[in-house]
Amino acid sequence: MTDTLQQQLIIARKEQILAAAAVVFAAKGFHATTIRDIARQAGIADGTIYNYFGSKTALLTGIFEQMRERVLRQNPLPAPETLDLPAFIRLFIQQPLLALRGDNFALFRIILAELPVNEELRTLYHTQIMQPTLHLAEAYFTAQVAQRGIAPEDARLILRAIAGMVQGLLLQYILGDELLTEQWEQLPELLSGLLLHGLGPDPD
Amino acid sequence: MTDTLQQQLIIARKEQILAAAAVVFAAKGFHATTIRDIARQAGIADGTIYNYFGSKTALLTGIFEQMRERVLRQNPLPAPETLDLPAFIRLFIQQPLLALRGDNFALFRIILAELPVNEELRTLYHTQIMQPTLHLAEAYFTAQVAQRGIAPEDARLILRAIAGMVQGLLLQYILGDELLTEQWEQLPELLSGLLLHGLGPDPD
Amino acid sequence: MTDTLQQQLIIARKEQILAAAAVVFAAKGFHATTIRDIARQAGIADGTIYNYFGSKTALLTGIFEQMRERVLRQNPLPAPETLDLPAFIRLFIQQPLLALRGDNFALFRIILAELPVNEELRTLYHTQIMQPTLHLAEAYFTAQVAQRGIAPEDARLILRAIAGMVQGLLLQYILGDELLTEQWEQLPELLSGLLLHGLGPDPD
Amino acid sequence: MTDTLQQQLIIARKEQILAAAAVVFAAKGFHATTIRDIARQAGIADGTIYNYFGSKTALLTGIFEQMRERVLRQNPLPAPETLDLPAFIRLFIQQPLLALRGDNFALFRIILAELPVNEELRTLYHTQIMQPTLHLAEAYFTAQVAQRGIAPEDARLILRAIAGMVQGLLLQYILGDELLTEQWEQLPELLSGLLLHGLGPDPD
DNA sequence: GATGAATGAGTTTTCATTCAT
DNA sequence: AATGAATGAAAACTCATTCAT
Repeated sequence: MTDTLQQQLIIARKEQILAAAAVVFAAKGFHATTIRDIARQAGIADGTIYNYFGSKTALLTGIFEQMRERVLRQNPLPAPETLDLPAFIRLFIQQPLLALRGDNFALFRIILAELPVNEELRTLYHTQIMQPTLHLAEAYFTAQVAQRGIAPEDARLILRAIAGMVQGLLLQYILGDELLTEQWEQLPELLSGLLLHGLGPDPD
Repeated sequence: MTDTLQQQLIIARKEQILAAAAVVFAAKGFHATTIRDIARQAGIADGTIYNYFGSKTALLTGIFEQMRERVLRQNPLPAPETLDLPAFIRLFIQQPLLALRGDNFALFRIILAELPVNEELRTLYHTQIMQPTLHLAEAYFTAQVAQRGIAPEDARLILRAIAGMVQGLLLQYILGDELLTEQWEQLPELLSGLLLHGLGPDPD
Repeated sequence: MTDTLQQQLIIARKEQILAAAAVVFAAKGFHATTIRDIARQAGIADGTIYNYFGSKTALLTGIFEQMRERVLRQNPLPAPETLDLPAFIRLFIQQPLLALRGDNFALFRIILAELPVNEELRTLYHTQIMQPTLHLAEAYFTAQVAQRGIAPEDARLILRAIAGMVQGLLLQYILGDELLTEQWEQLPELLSGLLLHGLGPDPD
Repeated sequence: MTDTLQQQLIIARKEQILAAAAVVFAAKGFHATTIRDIARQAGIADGTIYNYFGSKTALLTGIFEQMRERVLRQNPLPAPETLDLPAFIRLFIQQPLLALRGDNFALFRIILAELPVNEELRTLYHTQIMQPTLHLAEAYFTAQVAQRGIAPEDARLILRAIAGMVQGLLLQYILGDELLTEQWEQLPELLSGLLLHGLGPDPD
């Protein structure tokens, strides 16, 4: 029992620190943030942070893990088999667009900024997010679109294009595109229509 | 005349420095690169850099500008009126995908990493790249797809989705997706087909 | 009784801590050792150490005292009067050379490193080791060598030279001299011979 | 020429820094000295030190090298062949005893304190000081004492004992022995006599 | 204009010590 | 008495920027 209490205290302190780090990282960016900033924000001493995290970088990966867990817990993926293709696509688009609402946008920005430059984080993102997601989706997706005459090779590329479309829209959102800010809610519906039917037949 | 010669020397020196900076930034990332690294690479003294650029950050924006000019010069945008919609879309996709091949991928990575964090760079990207591109394309695109029964509001969102798709694919490429590395050349054709016709009719 | 038991517990705990400290100091050196290292080695909490010793430095002096007592207990000095000069010299040399064998070499190294820099330890060494040793030896030694025509002033210097010889050999041993490592056992015999008879008469 | 001037400036600056470091090291010891202390003492900025020395430890080895060079320059070793054995011994003892007079005593203390604990410095001391000295002396010494009926093996040990005697006396001097401080000048004469003739014949 | 030595603020990280439980 | 989390001072080292030559 005591043991469990201890561990809960440790977890709570870790979360306190990560929360503080997230706030400051979001406001100033990873590199511009100092350990002191985070300690002040958390209301603790500088050294205390190192009782819970080995380095400044560990705070970043800690935030990443936390975000991943939170997203997965809030939006559990349904088995693709229970969906038809349109529903699958709408979900595939909707999920990340909505998962990052709220605080998570700020965190996504931080992580995005480090991804191109931080090897460890990149690997984490690749193995924890992209690979599982793509792997899960590929099996179902290639089978479905095969019925519509699309080769598996192409299907896998298209899946990446769809994932990319979502990521690219997030990027533009972060960069401050006003139209997207206004119309964000419309996107899932609009995009799944576009992907299913295209821009439509030649008018002639 | 002397004045012109002077100015040419200045421009040449600036380019020499930017080229060196690009090399080192690409290899080590922006933050991990020191002014000394760049000076060594350029074969000049540290202080000389400050005769031509006000700060380390100015080197980054300088590279950004240079890259933009180079891309525009190499791939001048044709007047959209001369293209039909399929050709337009293929071009709209192809342009950035190909423009960043070669060294520019590395630079794009650097800039991408700074974008979420660097206000100045973000504004530059927004006003110099995204806004002009979207503005130019919107007029033509909304008109074209209107003929296919798509509302202008939706058309503008779709244009961002297409741009986003391209950016997202670049991001995944940077993050090391193997399939994309192999099949990069197929993308323009495949994606324009997808966007024009969708995934195809329901098989039933 | 309880009081005595209490005190025995305290002494036992102190010895436990000192033993742990000695192990870690010997392995890593004084400055490179952390209180946590010692606590881990002793299987206790960091804070507990401070219930028994006032500071990290106090651990060092504690070890010093312990070592001194142990050496004295193991090798009680016989009354010089019971020895003739050759036996006295052999003993005077032998004692420190052998006393430090084993773990104590490592501790001697640590203490030696702190001696030049640590005032408190230096005083301790001077008053607890050198002064008593020299004082005890001087009375006997000056009287003995007076019979051989050596002035008391010179005798006292010579005594220091002999003590120095031993210390210097220990130093060289610590510094890694291979010959000494191999022939360590020969030293007492060889040196007492040298001191008594010198290098021998001029061959001519 | 300009090149030479540059290099002279660099050498001068290095010496300035080493001199400052020696002063502060001698006063406070190596570990208790901060880079800031040294910078203040030298009248320069902290960072400047790192333009000339890679680390704090490099300052220590720098001092060591400087001391070695200075000692060698001031007391060039004569070829042993030009000396008879008594002269050789007196010189062998005298040299280090006198070389360390003055500032060098303080430096020797610093180095002595680090020797047992600092691998790099220990190697330096071994290869630069002890090995060459012993090597040079051994050839001559073993040959000489062979004529007096001493085996080469023993001769080599005796040589170390003599060197040790000197080092041990230095150690006692550093530890504050008062008699040695007063009578320091007598030592070479007294010790060479002792070594050559021993304590004298048994009075009976 | 070019140089590169000097600067010193700023950063992460460590660790002896304290003290509430 | 034992604990070990919290503390925060301290320290080595880096590097963008300046400026005298």
